[in-house]
Amino acid sequence: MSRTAGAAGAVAGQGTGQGPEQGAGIKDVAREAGVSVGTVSNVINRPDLVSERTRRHVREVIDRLGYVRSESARQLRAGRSRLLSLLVLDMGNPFFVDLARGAERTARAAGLSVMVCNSDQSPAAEAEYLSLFAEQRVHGVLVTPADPSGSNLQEFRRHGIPFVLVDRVAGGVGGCSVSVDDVAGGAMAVRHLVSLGHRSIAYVSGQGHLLQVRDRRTGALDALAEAGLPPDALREVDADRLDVNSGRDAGARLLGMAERPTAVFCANDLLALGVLQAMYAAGVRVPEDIAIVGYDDIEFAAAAAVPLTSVRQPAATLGAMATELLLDEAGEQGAAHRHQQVVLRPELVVRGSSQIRR
Amino acid sequence: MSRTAGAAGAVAGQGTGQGPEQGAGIKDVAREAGVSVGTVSNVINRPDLVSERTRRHVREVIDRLGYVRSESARQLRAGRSRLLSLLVLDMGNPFFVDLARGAERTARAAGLSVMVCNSDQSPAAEAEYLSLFAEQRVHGVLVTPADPSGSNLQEFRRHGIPFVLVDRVAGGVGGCSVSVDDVAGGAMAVRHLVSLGHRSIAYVSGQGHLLQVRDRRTGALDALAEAGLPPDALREVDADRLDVNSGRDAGARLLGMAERPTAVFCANDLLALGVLQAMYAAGVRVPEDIAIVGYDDIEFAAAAAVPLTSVRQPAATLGAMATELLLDEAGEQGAAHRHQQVVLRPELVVRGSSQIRR
DNA sequence: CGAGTGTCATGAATCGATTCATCCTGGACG
DNA sequence: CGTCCAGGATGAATCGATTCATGACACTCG
Repeated sequence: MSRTAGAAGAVAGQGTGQGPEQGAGIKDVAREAGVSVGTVSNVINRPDLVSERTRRHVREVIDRLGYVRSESARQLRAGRSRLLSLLVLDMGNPFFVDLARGAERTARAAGLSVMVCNSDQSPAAEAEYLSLFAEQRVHGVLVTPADPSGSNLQEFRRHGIPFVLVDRVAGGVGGCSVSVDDVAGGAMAVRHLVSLGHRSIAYVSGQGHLLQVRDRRTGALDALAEAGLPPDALREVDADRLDVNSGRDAGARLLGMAERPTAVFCANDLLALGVLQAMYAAGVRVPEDIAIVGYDDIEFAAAAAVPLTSVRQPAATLGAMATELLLDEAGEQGAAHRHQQVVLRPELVVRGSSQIRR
Repeated sequence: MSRTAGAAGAVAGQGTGQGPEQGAGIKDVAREAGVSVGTVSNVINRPDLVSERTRRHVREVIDRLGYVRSESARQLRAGRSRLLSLLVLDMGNPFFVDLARGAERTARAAGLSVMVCNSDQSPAAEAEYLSLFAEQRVHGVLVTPADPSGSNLQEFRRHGIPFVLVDRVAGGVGGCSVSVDDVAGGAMAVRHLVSLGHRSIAYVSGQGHLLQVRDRRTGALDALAEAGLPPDALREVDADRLDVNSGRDAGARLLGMAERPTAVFCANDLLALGVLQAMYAAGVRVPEDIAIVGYDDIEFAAAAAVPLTSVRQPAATLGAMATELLLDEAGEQGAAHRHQQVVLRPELVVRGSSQIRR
């Protein structure tokens, strides 16, 4: 793009030509140190088998040559990589970012790295990623399934790579899972709204094929039934995706409804934030004119125009526990591993969007 | 180690004896199909070199055995992996999530996968990740440096793996970079505030070692100078980290200041959202009592209590362009590659947090 | 009929580290 | 002095796919 770039390129060319800069192998180290490759390998992996003298000498040579062992070669021998994969539904959702953080911390403590991927709620993308993981001979997979049928995972099972379902109970698929009780969460939200006197509540959701979305609705209906209200007290509003923009659209639609509900329960906080914006833009007061409850309790929920009442999920814990289960299954004593379905409880966090400040 | 281990071993032995469930190799395919391994490889990688008949037959066997080629073996031969690494400062910041999305799209179009990692603004973590990438013989690295000295990258250069700086101009380090003009962005923000009549402006920032933070301040000072205001019209408020919580703390401190500034410019939107919350909690009106301008224009900026005026950065474009440069440098004709420093321009988005609605 | 041409398939060498059976050496001990 | 042993070092085999020089075969043309 500029002349300066040219000069830089020339410099780079010289660099590669001159020295054997790129990639000293274990053989180079062995030769340079006057020992066998086996010894070099031992220095790195089982230092106690090598004499103090040799160890120090080889280490010195390694540093001097800038030797870095090749993971691919190790992997090839070991049969599997030192990577964990985490496949989430939406990286734009802070809930999954927190989840990833929890997983990463735990994995790194065990000497593994994490590769985070995004299925964007598409079963096709999910399938593609899963086969990528199989090619990589990944150590294990944490996955929030996008495919309700579970056939992607069924297929994946053939490869013998352990996986743990996250934010979803392992039902037909079998195996380990760590999830949060979405039915209970949905019930909490709606029970709260009912206790505030609301009798007509909208459920804003989308991506109906996601179990989380369906379970939260189920919980909502349970809560209504509990209160002796008919199921049609819950009015469905569909959003395209589970993000802020779709929430805004849904909010607009909500405003146009005849006999507008007095409260809104959203399948996640992104939707809720969108709905909130729509209300704000239309001059509808929250919570006086309409109450809003979200789901996930992402960090931004508390920072919203009106702080958002939300159902908190222990995202980081979810990621960490799932990783632990995965490591157990993938470990030496993997044979002794028993599959577990861990279900955590969510927690309702009441803020200004549902309750009038006094 | 224990009796059970022995038993487990036996089971495993049976397993391998019975069904080739786990991991059919290319050799198995070759044997089963009655061809050589070379032919199988050709079927996969250069189908045009194989006759229609054989091709079809081998494909059928591959499907039947559920053969998946081993990436590690390919990598070993190829010398480098098909993974791009992206090392960002903070995955909790939606700006970087957008950036990652842009990078991923471009990379996948080129048949590469992206591994996103989080240095959390720690030079030590950065160094650790970089050496991980070297071990992985990664195809290339996109990095938002956490280390101001650039010595981590200087060290990394030895490995001969191409890298591109993102959101940062390649200065001393050399090489490609794609960044946004932070000085210009800072100037835009403050120019805007000055034009609204503000004469005392706080700059809320933290992590002073980050160039982005410093550049934005420089721009702010430029704008003040432009307007004939003294540098001390900019009042520094330090936050620990660049997140919402730190912003809330900084906001509290701001409230305690003698001769409180009439406007706040924050180094990023997370801080701004935190400051906004602090004001809201203290009953200080925005923008009437104090104006706020953020930076990044993340999605949540528009959803805030008072929609946030912010300096928008083309995050996804940043990621995509950086990936393109990286692919060019890592490509066949890498020798012909000229290093480039691309600098994009940010854009001021004015919303309610700075300007009184009329 | 022999030479030439083009299409397919082959299989050994290779990438770089790990592992394990083997070998060496110096010292202890009977 | 011979034997045994333990601590160290060795180097060949191995993991699984790619690549390329070589070979087999069919077919055409002079």
